[in-house]
Amino acid sequence: MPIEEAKRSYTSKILEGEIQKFWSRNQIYEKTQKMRENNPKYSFLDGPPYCSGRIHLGTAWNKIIKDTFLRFKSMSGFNVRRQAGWDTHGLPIEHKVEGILGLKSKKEIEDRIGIENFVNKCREFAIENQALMTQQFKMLGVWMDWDDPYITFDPQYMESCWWTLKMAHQKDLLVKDLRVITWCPRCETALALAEIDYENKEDPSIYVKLPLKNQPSSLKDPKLPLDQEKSIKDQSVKEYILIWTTTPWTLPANMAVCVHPEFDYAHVKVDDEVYIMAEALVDSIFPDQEYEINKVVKGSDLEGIEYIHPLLNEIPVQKDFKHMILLGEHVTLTEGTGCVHTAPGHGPDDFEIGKKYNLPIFCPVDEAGLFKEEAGKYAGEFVKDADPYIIGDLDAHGLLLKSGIITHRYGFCWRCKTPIIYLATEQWFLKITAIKERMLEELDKVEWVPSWAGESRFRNWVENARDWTISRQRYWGIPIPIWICRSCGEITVVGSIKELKDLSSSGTLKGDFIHRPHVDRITLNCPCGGEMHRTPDVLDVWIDSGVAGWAALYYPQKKDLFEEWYPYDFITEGHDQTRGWFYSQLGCGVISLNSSPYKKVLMHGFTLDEEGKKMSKSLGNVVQPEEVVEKYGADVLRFYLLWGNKPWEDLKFNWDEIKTVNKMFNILWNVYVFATTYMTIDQFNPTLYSEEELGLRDEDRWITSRINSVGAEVTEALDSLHLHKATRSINQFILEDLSRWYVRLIRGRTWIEKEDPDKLGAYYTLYHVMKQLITLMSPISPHITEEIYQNLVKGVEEDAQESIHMENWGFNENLIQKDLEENMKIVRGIIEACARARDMARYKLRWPVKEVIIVSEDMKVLKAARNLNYIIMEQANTKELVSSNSFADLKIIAKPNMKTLGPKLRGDVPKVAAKLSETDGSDIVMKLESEGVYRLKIENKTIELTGDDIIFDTELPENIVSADFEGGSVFVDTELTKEILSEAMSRELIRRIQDMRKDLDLDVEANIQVFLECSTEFHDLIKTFLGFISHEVRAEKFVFDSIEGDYTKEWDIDDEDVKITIKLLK
RNA sequence: GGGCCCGUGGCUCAGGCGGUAGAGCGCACGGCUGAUAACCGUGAGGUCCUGGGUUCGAAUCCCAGCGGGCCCA
Repeated sequence: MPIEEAKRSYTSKILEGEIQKFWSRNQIYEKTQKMRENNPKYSFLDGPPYCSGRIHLGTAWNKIIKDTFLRFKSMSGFNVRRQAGWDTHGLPIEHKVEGILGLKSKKEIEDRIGIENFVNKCREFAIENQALMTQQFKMLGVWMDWDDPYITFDPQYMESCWWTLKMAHQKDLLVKDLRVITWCPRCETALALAEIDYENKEDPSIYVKLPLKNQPSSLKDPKLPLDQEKSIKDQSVKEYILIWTTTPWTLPANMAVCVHPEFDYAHVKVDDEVYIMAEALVDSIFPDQEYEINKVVKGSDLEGIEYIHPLLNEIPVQKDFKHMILLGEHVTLTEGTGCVHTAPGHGPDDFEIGKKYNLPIFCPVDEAGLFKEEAGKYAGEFVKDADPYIIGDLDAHGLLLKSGIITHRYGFCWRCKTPIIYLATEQWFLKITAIKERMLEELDKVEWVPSWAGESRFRNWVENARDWTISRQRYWGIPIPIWICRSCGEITVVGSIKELKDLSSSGTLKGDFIHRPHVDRITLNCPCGGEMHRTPDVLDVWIDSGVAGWAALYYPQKKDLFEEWYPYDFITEGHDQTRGWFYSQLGCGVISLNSSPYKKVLMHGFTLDEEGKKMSKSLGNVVQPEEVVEKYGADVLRFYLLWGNKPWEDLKFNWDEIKTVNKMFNILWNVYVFATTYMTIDQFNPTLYSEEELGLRDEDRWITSRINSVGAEVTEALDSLHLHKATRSINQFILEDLSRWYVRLIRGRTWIEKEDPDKLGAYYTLYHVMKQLITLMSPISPHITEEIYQNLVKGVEEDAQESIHMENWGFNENLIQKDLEENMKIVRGIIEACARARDMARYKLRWPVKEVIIVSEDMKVLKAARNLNYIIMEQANTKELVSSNSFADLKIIAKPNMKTLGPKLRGDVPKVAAKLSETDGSDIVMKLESEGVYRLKIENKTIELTGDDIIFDTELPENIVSADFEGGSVFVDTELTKEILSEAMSRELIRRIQDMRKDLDLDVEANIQVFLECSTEFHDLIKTFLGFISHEVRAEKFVFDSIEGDYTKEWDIDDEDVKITIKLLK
């Protein structure tokens, strides 16, 4: 099947649909993978998107980066592993399903529909979403193993996860501990730091006075003068320690107040009360009030002072505890009073202090965030709702100094957006703090793009890592494989299904016993004779994806895949994954295999809206990938996403830029239409010719050199993941080199009839350049390049690959001629300068000029002009071309310098001026140079003029216009001779006739007959060019006396009335 | 408070191993017409965030600050 004429316009939507059908019908992806299966391996691990049901622009970008890079690697000869992955467990899906089923709490899940139904529903939901999202990714042209992905709920996958936990246990990194952790009261579960979103929130901001137990402490100070001591006593001054909090609901659990041992604390007297607080903050608390600082002490001096809990009446339990001032290094002076309310049950720092001083970890709040019985008056109240009552009670006791509202950053549950609280609970932890050093060592071995992503940002995160809370009190997740003996407390961590079966005391296991609730029913026999029950929690979902490295390969149950592919050469995700997947993988990797699962990471940016804001449903600024694909196609979207900016920076999505990219695709398509139009007419087949017999021109060698240079640039750019450089290089080539220059240069050659080697040389070059261009573009824009390949290349090359994506990547360094590229660049500059000069003289490009003179002192310029002179002559449309290092015809005009001559010559000045003006300036210059003076005679007088007395000016001869280019100037002679006018008019006539051919929508090859009505002068002018005109417009005959035909139009050509009639010839 | 990134014409962004500031879009004007629902040329438009420093010379390197984003506390 020979090359066919391409469709006139680029319709991405239809084209891409057909290409995708072609790929799936012919299993192109599978074949592409197969043909390289014995090649060197390149392993990639897909960061599993969460099965939420919809991809967004960021997910699209992510997959497009992956797809482009992996297509490039594949074409470069690698056997690429590109299994897709799916993240399926966890709260997001649980929430969706709760919504669908109308459930509001954990209790309802357990009582109303049961865990089994709930879990099944979650699985169904995940599977549906996976299918939906797969379609969306396919629509973008993303090639992955869609039919054989890894899915986190797959029992084999979960087994690998269990093994990881077992490894953690063996290394003593799995611990259960009472700690204060972040907690979502709505989901009633622990949350990891990675599961918390921070947003601004309004909270109460209250200053509370805690009365000291032994009043007043100042009286004991021996340094105080006696009279002052007396006066204080007389005024019965009361003394308090002043604290600040934004969480009044934590006051019921207050056990202590912390001060910094090094800070200065003041006893501030306001009216008849004294407050202890940090000296540095006094002004900020009492900006408008009169106060007196009685004395200042170090924080360490305050240790052990007892105070009275402010809500003793409301919370009777508090009467059993002793409350005092303690020391803590965590106290800061940035806000508050420098005296920190401490509730060990409600804050991590508080908890640490509590442990240090052996305080009771009092936590009167249950898992749903409701106060328990110990909370006395507040029992049953939701913590946040109790704030106003607590504030009211404090006020009633006269212990509220100030109260207001503050807006600050606060953590929210990543899924349900409930404000998180801190609770002391028993949870399972991975002791990351114990392996941090190993993680940092491994991190350093990874290649990061950009380098600061790892060296600074990620390193900083890991350095600050705390132990990882991995237990979740939920249902849809990987059950924690820990069984605990009810008799002796012994624990067993199960590492595989087989192990579970072997250890199980409850008979044969069938069905999905690896998920809840089935797994909960399995008991094991403890060596002590007791019965072991599973700890009821499931795992943090970040563990699910953290183990993907080996779980996707089913290691250690299966070994072969693992040995082949692990560890991974490459992963890429957004910068949010610093605290997410980059981290969870590194942690899990060090725990399981003592190494990082990945060797190279590209950290990419976020997609933002046009104003640089995050896209979010509430702002209504979300751009769906489908919307862009619908309007402009996946290739345009792909190209844009890799073109807009550096991959690691955030991308401000911009519709105008999409349009710009679309324009480039249209131009590429136009070049393709141009190529196929002529190749089809001539039934061109590049395989029938060799370069030698075609005699290629310089411009052919130039464009060939250019596309190979672009090949080198694109290779380097893709290899280093500087994807924007690849797209920009391609964009530049298509617009500047191919469309605006090469096609323009060869246009004349395509118009030659028959088997002309010159024409075929242009076809041949265009063919190979196009083929190479689409190959280089194919990883970025897989559809349009496949379309062109199927017609252009498959049309003529019998042994061509079935698909462009099976082609090998490459370019030919030997075809790059930098000097030729340089020369062409100079020549383009010259031709553009000619156009500028003509433009200034309002002299049309269509009219030839007599002569162009190129002037430059740069040998490189002159050489380039000489080497490529025929290109200049043609494009500048000139009859003669001269190049020189100076412009000889420049008229030099000499004028008297009035400043020096005026006083010297007085009345003779006009005579000298007249004499100078009629003398050739260049003679004067020569005289001055040879003799140092110029003598002139006026009326018997000889006057000597020095160089200072004469001002030289230059003037262009008539008809000459000039313009500068980088490295020189051009001088264009626009004198209109009879011959030139003849040719100009002939070209004007051709343009009109071509225009009319187009009006008639004539086939390019159609022959016509032309009838002309015009003046005899006009006839005379064009007479000598009739042969040329006939050839250009494919006219068999020119008739001047009669009119008959199909289409007549009257024209005004340079003030001549010309009536043209065209007759079609069959 | 800490870490990282970003700050270049009206807009989107290149450049960034130091040497007279670039592109595209938009705007204005002119031109072209057999790949043209296209395209080409010209023009206007810049304290390269601010201030110091290094240097003969800084958009580029260093320091401090301001503004924005992300992450953490």
